[in-house]
Amino acid sequence: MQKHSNKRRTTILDVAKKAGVSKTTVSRYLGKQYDELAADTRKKIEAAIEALDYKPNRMAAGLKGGRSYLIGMVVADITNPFTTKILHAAETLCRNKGYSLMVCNTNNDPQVERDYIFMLQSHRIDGLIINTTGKNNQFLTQMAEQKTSVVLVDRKIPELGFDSIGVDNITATEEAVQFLISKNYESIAFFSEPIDGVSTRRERLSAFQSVLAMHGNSSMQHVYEADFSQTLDLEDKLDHFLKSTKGKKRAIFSANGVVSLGLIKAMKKRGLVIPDDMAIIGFDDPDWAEIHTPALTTISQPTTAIGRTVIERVFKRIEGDTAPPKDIVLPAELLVRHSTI
Amino acid sequence: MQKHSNKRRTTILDVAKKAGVSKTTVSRYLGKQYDELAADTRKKIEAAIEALDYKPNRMAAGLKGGRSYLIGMVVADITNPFTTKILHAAETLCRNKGYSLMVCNTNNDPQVERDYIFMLQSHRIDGLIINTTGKNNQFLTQMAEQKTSVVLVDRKIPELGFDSIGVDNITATEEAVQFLISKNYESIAFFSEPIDGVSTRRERLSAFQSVLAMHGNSSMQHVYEADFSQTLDLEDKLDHFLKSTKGKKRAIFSANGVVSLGLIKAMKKRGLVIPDDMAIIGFDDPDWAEIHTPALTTISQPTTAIGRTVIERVFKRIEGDTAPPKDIVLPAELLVRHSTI
DNA sequence: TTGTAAGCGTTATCAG
DNA sequence: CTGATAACGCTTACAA
Repeated sequence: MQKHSNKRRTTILDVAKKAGVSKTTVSRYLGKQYDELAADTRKKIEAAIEALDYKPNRMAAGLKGGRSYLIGMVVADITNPFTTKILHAAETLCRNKGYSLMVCNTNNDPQVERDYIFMLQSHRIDGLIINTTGKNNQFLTQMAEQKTSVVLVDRKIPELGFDSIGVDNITATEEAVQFLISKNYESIAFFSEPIDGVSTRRERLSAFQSVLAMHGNSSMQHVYEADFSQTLDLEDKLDHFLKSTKGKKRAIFSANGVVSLGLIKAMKKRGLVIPDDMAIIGFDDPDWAEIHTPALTTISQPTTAIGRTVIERVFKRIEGDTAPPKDIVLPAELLVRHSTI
Repeated sequence: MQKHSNKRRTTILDVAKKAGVSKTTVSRYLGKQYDELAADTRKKIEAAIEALDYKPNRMAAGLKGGRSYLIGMVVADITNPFTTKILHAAETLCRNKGYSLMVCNTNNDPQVERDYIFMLQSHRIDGLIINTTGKNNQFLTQMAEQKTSVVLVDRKIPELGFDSIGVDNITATEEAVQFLISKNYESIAFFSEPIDGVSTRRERLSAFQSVLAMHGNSSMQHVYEADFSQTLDLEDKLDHFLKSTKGKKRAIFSANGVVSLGLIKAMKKRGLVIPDDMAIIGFDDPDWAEIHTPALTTISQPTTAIGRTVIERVFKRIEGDTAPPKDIVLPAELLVRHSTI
């Protein structure tokens, strides 16, 4: 049985009384304005806080002080290891700064994203880190106008004038596709979730296309956008690729880790052998890439660095930096393993 | 460049004026006490809110009303797919209820956990969902005394009197070990992170031991607690198992998905073939279990159900349910695949 | 059905 | 260095 005692929670006033000083003085202590406090008073306050087990009320502080110590983190898929690793890094730094993270998962649904934006606004978050669907630009702009610092992760939207952090998708994709070409693959497919204006996907696709345009004939190139909400769509598209490239040396460039997983499941189901029947190279480097048989050739994103950088940017903004928006581009790394020959 | 206009944010008073009613009336509208409102007034308020793009301030509401609409979720490893799936389910339900989730990752560090508990207390969270280290019981009790509803996930601590949600570790482990015995494995190892009082680990270990005690001779049973903070500890222990069971038909029972991953990496590094050189069966059913070669035999936990149930419990408590604590035990499922012969 | 007024627990302003 | 006192934006008796 949970007992909720109903004695009033102890407030700053209780502490003040116990320490024999005024609320104001205690508030100064809480605000770490130690230089304005006599060492002696400070000790008394410390003792009182300890004795009363006082926990300051952030809602009250926020109401008056205009700071919530809350950061919103809106992600598209919290189940994706890529997301999770960024989150992990971000979360640690937040804690060190005394901030808390409110995590929101949108499933790439613009309506859900919008609901979250409003909800976060109601909590008066100080900063917002968002992996956006790109369909709520207007609301993001509004947020920024109302004192929350917005930083984009992974996907960028230049018009918005926000800081953004991501990897160099163009270079990484070019490198991967060139690698495939150098291995004499004759038919190369690009598999992705629907591009739908998502910058990351668009960049990867266009790099894919431009490299192939330079090197091969157009029949070499196959682009598939699979709808993951329909169970069989990915498989159908894989079958299509299979049928239309009989006898060719085939490879797939997978636009992210989730797609890779789906693809591999489908291949396994069809008894396809990697890399003999079909090679695969994928963006993102999930834990299992290394233990898969054969080990997966991947493009690894510096997730920890992304997470750190993102948080650093938000805090810079929260602390008042008004420099022009930074578009931070980190390098991704091609890890050649054995799913490509 | 982020422009932060400094015009005062619009408040409930602005809405009241615009609608030609009082703050109170608007507040009633916000509190969805529609039956106390004339249809006409309600429309005027709606219009005013729309026109002014008013966003209620939860901090102010919370300060007065004693509800923060915040739920804290403290997990041990946000990078673990098991965690992430629960989180996903929990998060969705929270949104539907108008609550937000503050996610905190402890890395199983009691000090970090404590810091988070305090931080969450400062935000006056209405509910706490925690996968606890078990080393901060005193503080959890305090929280409950101060009107925060606490629910334990995965790991339980009966003395505390909180609701808890988890799977039937005993039965699931027994089933798995019996399965191994039925396949005539001669040496069976239990690999886990340090037991250290964590209920889940303790339950799995004791079920493992009791089944083997009934069936085999004591030399059949090997227990290893690996320290994952030391890179080579797991590998050393694997080598020890290997050396001490030469010529035997060997199997490993892995206590969770992270351990399984580490184990498989180590085996791969040593050129060990699963299941010929060594079988493996593991708690948790990560995405990659199915595509691994050979596909992994696992014990799958109903993560989505766990997430849903956890949230349901917290809300019940938040809404004032004072029934005795429920210890909810969900079934886990043995998925026999091919890492065991 | 609606309004008045008194807080909720802080911080900020201004004196001392 | 310290202390009154007025906000902050909302909810909730209590009235009307």
